[in-house]
Amino acid sequence: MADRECPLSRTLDAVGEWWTLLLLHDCFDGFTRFDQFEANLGISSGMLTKRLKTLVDNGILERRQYSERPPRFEYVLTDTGRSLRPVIVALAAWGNAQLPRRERSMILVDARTGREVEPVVVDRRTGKPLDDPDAYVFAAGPAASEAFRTRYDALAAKRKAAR
Amino acid sequence: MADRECPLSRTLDAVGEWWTLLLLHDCFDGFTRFDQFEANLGISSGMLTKRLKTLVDNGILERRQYSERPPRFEYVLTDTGRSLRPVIVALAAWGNAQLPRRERSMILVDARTGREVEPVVVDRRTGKPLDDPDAYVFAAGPAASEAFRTRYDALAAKRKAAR
DNA sequence: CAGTATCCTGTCCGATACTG
DNA sequence: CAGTATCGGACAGGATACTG
Repeated sequence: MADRECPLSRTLDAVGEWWTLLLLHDCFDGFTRFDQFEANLGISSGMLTKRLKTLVDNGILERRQYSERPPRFEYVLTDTGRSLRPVIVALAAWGNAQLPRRERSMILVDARTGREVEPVVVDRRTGKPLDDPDAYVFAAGPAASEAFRTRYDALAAKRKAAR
Repeated sequence: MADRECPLSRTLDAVGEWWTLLLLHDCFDGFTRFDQFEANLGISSGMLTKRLKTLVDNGILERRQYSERPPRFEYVLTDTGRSLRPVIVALAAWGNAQLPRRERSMILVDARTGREVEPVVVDRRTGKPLDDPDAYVFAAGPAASEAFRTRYDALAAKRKAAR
């Protein structure tokens, strides 16, 4: 839907549907089987089938047979799937911190110490948090369309003028 | 929908609909007005109205009158809205890195140097990346329900047994 | 310019029932 | 256990037309 160019759109197409992140959260906790997802989430079986399928199609989960007779399947995270975990963690942390009802029902902890962790997004090279909108800005990438490039050229010029 | 307890569910209720993140991305780039959003995104006016309303209702945008006659309004990010930016950036970066079509059309850069930035989610205290699923785990928070607590107690016991 | 109102199609999603 | 099939209601979302 809409423009497939923006990386956000593509991300949303892959994991943006309502149940998908909840489902992945279950995967991150180590669950792999249809009935586990069904019980944990309270999702209907039809929807679950559909969501699992798009996740598999997008290379985020892998469907694997773990028993011959009877035939049994499980869904395991791929590397791509695992790489999504920190992002989902950041999303949940934002919900915990910013959305009303401050009591937190789920948190992230250090597995060894049990100490609570506060996720923050930083620049890998400098380690600096990305929360300053003036310090870090979006820009047209190598494969940007003309429209995208025009937009970001204009914004850059505007910022320059503001200084 | 589903269980409102999980912070992920609440996050999704606030910003999980299809257009919402795209719309916020426009806000982060400095756009504030109805017609700008409409033109940039290609969203229908009815849907735009609806999305803006839920964003305002959730305290992420603020509707502000900037002209008396004729009456004109603009939508500006609240602090809560701005705090969502790093997370969206991380989401877009994941899409850039992991989803097919590797050519990137939009990237994040350092505004001063123009150098590309690689967003990564870390623990604020230690600065360590959260990408090791064994080092950082979810746990029941102070306000967790019995079901939640049972789940995470069981998982913790399992991890202990595995060692 | 900044929406509102209406209509239409497609999809989300739960409920229920069925299968090997 | 791991789904498939079908139903039906609610909502997403575009298109179009209208308003001050």
